[in-house]
Amino acid sequence: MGEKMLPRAERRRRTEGRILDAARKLFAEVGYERATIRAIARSAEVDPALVMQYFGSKQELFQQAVRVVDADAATGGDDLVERLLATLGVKLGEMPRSSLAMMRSMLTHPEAAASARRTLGAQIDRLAESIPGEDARLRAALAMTVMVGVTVSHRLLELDELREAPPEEIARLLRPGLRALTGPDVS
Amino acid sequence: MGEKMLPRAERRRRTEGRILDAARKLFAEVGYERATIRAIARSAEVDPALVMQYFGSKQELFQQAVRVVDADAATGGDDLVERLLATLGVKLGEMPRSSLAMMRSMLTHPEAAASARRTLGAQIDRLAESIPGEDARLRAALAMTVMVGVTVSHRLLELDELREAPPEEIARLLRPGLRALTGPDVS
DNA sequence: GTCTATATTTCGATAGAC
DNA sequence: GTCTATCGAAATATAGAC
Repeated sequence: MGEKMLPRAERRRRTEGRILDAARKLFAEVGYERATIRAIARSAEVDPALVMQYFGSKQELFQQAVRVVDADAATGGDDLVERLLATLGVKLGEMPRSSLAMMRSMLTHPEAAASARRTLGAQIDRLAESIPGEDARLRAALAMTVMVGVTVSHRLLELDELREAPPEEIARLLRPGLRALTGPDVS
Repeated sequence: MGEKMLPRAERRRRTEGRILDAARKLFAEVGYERATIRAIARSAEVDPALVMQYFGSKQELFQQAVRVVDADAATGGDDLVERLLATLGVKLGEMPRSSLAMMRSMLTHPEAAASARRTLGAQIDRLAESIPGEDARLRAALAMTVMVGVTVSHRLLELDELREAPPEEIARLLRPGLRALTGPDVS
């Protein structure tokens, strides 16, 4: 075996990676139901049966593809609101495709809905710790709700008004409302 | 023909109504793809073939079911923000099922996405007229975006934190942010 | 290990009996 | 006019050849 020959484990790892990338791409674009295993396999340039061989079922493939969603958002440093604005990619023009894949299907696929509730719940928990007052959890939930709305409208519905606007402008306009939500008092 | 016998046209109208109600219910609950014609017919207590006979295709049935979405929101009177809060049913515990049916599928069904963009665009237009400044349309879009986020999280994702909170409390916490968005100036 | 072929299911849609 | 029966397409999933 020459050194150009990859170990079978390594080759398998790479093929799995290609399949997962293609899956994230298609799940994010058209959602769980319309993203067929055949199309994913075609995009990854592998045989459809291989996808089943590796992941067992479409459900399993989806779960593997949308994993790693919790790893983000932990980038501390700035204050609450700035972290929020940065987290969901309002400042950056980017978002992890695994998150988009999950969000695309969260209204119509039970598994994705459960994942969304779990992820949002965790972020609400963390956010609520930094908010004083009795209604900290509700305030945190509403702040996350705002981010959900922006992400859905911008990245999933692709509303023209949001696509054309500079991200800093969007952040600037959202900032006061988020400060009112996460701040200590309200009119 | 006794008076207890309904005219055939009237009987047909009622059957169509039952089918449309069942369609709205199922489309709102599980989305376009998973709401099968068979299940809709079962819920309406009619034969599946009858649904096809009346509406021609699943697409047509969906379009008929989610129509009438634009009729709302025109309830003038209060000021901007109060109308917004009332419109998407944050105050009321209710929302038209046709709206929920459209929103449930808007991320995964192209037709529903187009309908959502159209409806949101119209509301953004109307809202922008009452907002001064260069960035009126962006501000209007972001205000609608907030409402989308609340509706999605509350009625579709059914986040516990929002379900448990009194609607007036939610409205109270959202009000400052919406005022900042629709008001004339911002920090 | 990889792919061909197919089994199995489930849907939307149609044709024809009553 | 309403329903029974079925078609045809497309999907997931499996079995077996190579």
